[in-house]
Amino acid sequence: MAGSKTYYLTTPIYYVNDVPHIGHAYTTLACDVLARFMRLDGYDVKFLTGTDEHGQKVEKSAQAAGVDPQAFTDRVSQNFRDLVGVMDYSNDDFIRTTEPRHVASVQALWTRLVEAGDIYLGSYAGWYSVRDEAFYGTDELRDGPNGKKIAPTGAECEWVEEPSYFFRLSAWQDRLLAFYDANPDFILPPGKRNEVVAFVKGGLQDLSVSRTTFKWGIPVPGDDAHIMYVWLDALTNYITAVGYPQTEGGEFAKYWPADLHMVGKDILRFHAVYWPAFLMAAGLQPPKRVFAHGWWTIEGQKMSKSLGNVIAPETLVKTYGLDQTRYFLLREVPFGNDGDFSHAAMVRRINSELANDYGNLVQRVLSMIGKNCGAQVPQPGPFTEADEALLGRARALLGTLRAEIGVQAFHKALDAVWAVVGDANRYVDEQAPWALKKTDPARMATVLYVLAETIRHLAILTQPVMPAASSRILDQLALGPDARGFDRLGQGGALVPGTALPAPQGVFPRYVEEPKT
RNA sequence: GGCAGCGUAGCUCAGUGGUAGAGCAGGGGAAUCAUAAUCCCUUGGUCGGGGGUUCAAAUCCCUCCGCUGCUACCA
Repeated sequence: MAGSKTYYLTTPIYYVNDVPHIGHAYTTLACDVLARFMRLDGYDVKFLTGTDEHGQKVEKSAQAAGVDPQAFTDRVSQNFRDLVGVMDYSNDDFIRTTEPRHVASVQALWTRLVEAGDIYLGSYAGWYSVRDEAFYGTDELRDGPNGKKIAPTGAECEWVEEPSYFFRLSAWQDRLLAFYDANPDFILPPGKRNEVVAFVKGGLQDLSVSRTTFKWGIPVPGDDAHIMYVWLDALTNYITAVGYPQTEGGEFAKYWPADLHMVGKDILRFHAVYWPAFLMAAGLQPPKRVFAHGWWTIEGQKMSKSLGNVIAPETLVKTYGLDQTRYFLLREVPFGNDGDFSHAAMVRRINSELANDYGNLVQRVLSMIGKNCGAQVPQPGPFTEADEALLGRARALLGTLRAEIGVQAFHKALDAVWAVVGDANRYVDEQAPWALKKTDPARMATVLYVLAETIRHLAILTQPVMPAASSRILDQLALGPDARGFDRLGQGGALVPGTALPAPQGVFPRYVEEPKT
């Protein structure tokens, strides 16, 4: 399988100055599910995440903490590495922008861009607010006393001019538009694509890509007075991780261009405009897709430190369980849209869909097999039309999921799986194996076999979203590690009658509210 | 302001010209294998307001109201 089909996907690198919250967890979760799905489907997957560790804010935070920036980032980036364990992410690499491999990569890319004539030295001038650490456009400012300009934030601005290197972004407008046109799925969802195209059509200015006002960053080759613009630094991580500047052979040849950059909607432009332009200028291929997902609100309110409603991923996992949390985040909201997290919705999903629909289906079937079939995979007789119908729907799921996961429609993929869960529950009621037990034990065995085989399909297919629970179900079907890939779906990997099965155990407990004190 | 999108059952949403749909919530019933889980039936909407095109509009056009996103160098 290795060497044939590859899939390279990335999360953004997270800014170490932030504390990990549900939003970070969500982005990486989506990638993790995709990565697991593709691996099970036989792809050679590389799944990358990491931390963005340069910039003025980090420099200041380190200063405030009284430590040097490197020691500071060593400490805070651990928060994000810990998140990997909390959420059971299966990333293959964790990159940090302070690593030597990345510094070398960024400087190589810079040099390449200079050689290509796309970077030149100019000067950046504008109205700067020292208090806000930001430049403002003339149209944003109002006149204050003594001819001062006042920013929207109320801060006084002064005219500042500093030398800066520029990237010739303006030269790439037409080529970017041609690229979007030739690759209609480069930006998803479609609404976001339209925004980006409109933005680029509106005209592009050259981009200031160096700074001289602080030091914590990667020095510009040959001009140590400048450090590189954080986005040029940060975006390059995606090629650093596959070995850039080594582009011949190795991981770069194997994995680039990336199949997917998953990003939050707030950083779409950097990935969908600047990044392809940088890459094309360097003679490299742009990624195949950038997907911009939405944001979460909490109980209907925007997440914010001042409201005190920021949810740490650990809290969710401790309160509801890891698989439950992973399921909820991908099931509750059409992927790409904004969504709301609420306790009530979470409990509804856990109890109705996981415990009652899926968990109880597994339990009722395995329990009947345990009691009535000698705790072995039952021996089926001839299949009826109803049997074939259910098996057919279970076997058709893979095709559906490939299509939905292929466009990052996680909610639709799960919806399709639960449609079969519903079919299976209806089938149990219609076939009533508990009645067949007395009238036609052979038919009962067939019905239970069909159900066990259906559950096998469901559990194999829910592995990417709920690895632990799915694994426990597969354990209960006595399926070993080599019997859990998508290549085993369908008749080829069918359960073997007579195989001994362990005693069934519940996999999805109901969420019971703590009694009020 | 400009551009784009949205407004459909209590809630979340699907439905782009031909007798209004799903899930959840609410009501009734069946069954009893199972985590009192499951299954069946059912209440419920002048499809944001108004106007127009059409034999026929949630679906096309105009307009009004409300909401959201984008409108570059803070990440």
